Amino acid sequence: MQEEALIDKNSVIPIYYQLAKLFEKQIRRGELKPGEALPTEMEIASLFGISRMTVRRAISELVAAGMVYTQQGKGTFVARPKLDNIVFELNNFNEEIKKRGLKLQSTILEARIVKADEQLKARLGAELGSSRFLFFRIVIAADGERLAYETKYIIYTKQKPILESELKDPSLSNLVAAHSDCLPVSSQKVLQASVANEEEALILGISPNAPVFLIEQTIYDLEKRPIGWGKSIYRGDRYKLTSYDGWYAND
Amino acid sequence: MQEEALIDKNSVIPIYYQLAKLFEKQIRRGELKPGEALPTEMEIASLFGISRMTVRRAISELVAAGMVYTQQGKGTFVARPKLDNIVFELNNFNEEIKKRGLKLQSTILEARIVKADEQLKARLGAELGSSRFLFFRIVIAADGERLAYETKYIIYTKQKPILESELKDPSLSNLVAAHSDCLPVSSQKVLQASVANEEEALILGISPNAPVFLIEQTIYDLEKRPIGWGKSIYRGDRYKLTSYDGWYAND
DNA sequence: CAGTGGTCTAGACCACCAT
DNA sequence: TGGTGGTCTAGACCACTGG
Repeated sequence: MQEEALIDKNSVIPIYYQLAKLFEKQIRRGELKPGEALPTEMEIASLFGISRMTVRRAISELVAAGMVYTQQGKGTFVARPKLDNIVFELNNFNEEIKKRGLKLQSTILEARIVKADEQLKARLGAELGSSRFLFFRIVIAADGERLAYETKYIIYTKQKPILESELKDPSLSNLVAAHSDCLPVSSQKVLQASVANEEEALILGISPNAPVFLIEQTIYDLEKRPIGWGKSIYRGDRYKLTSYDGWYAND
Repeated sequence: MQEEALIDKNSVIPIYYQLAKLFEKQIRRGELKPGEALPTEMEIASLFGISRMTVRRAISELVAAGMVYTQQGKGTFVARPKLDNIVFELNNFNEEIKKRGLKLQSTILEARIVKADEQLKARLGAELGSSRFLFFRIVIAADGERLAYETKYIIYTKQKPILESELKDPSLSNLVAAHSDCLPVSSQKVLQASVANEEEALILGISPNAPVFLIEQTIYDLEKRPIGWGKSIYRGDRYKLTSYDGWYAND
C-alpha cells in the first residue's frame, strides 16, 4: 500500500509521532473535517504495516491535543475546535515581561516579623496555632519603571536570614519554601479587576483609581492548611494576559 | 509479595488507574517525597505481577498530573509542585456564573449588517476582501442584573436569519460558525484591567470609571485569517477568576 | 558495562455500540 | 451478531545514563 511511504519506520522519529503529525496535517488542511471518522485502529495499523498499539499511541496524542475524540464501540472522530475556553496561562505574570527583553528587578521594601491580627489569623495559620509571620512588601520594576506591588505573609517556622535567591525570585511559593518547614503543594489564585488605592498609586507612580489587576494568592501544604498569603497589584496599563485557544501549530 | 493485595486485577477499574492512584496517595501522604525515586518499572511490574506496559501507563498518568517526571537512563522521580503558573481557566466567563445557580440571559440589543470602516478592515477581512460584516451588541444579565456588555463583528458570507440557538449562546465562535462559511479553528483572547467608559457604565448600571475586565477576542480560520472580532466588558465587582495550581485532589 | 526509561510488536480478552 | 475502541500481556530492541 502506498501509504506506507509516508511513514519511515527506521527514522529516529518515533512512528507514533510521525503518524500523529500525519493526521494532524490532514485535519489542518481540511482533508479530514470535524465530525468525520478516522479509519479504525486496525485499518490504520494494517495500512501502514504497524502495530495497533502504536496506532493507539498516535491517536492518544491527537486526543490530548483536542483534535480528535474517541467513542468506544463507534470509532474515532475529528473534533470541532472549542474556542470558548479562556485559558490564561502565564508562569508568574512577570515572566511575560521578561520575555519582552526587559530587565526585571524585585526590590524588597520591607521584610519583618509580625504578629497576626485577626484578619490574618483567619486566613493563615489558624489551624497551625502559629501567630508569628514573615511580612514582605515588594516592588517589581523593569527599566526603572515600577510595574507591580506585592505584600506577602508566610508562616514563620525557620530562623533563616533573607537569602540572595529570594531577591531574585521573591515569589510566594519560593518564600514559603525558604522560610517554612511545610512543603507547599497547592495554590489558589484569584484575579480581579480593581482600581489603585492611594498607597498603591503612590508606590506605582500612577493616579489613584487607575485600573489594576489584583491577584490574591494562598499557598497550602499537604494537609491543605494555608501557609502563605499574598496580594499583588499590577498596573493595568502595563499588564495584559493573552490566551490562545483551539488548534495551535506546534510544528 | 504482599503488595499485590493493593491491586485488584479482576476489578472493573483498570489496573493502571489503581496503580496510579496508589502512587498518588503515597506521594500525597508524604511517604514519597519530592526528588525521591520510584521503583524501576520492572520492579513495580514484578512486585504487582503485572506487565511493564501497564506500569508505564500508570506512570504516564502521574506524569500528566505533574506529580512525577521521568529521566531516560536514570529513573522516575517525584516532582516538586510548581506553583508559579497562573492558569485561569474558564469555559467562557459566563459558565462560572451559571454554576452559581443564577439564570443567565443574553439579550441582543442590536444586530445588523455594517460596512467596514478602516479600523475594522485592519482587524478583519483585509485578506478576505470582504467589506460587509455582521454587527452585534449583546448584554448578559443574571437575575435581572446586567453583568457584561459585548460587541462583536463577524464576516458576513451566509445569508441566514438569526437563529434561536444564537440567543442562547451568542458566543463569538458560535456566531461565526452560524453566519460564515469559514471554519473557526483558533482564537486569541487578550484580557486587560480597565475602567468603564460612559456608554459601558450606562448599559451596565455602574458608575463611570468603575473597574472592569476587558477581553478582546479574535477568531481565525484554517489559514489563520481573522474572521471574527469581539470586545467584552465584564463588571469588575461581579467577575473574578480563580486558578488552582499544584497537586489538586481528584478522588 | 549493566540498568534505566522509550518504543514497538503480535497477539488476547473485554465493554460497548449498532443492527 | 460483528465491529469498534479500552485494557493487558510477554516479550523485543533501542538510547541514554552512570560507573
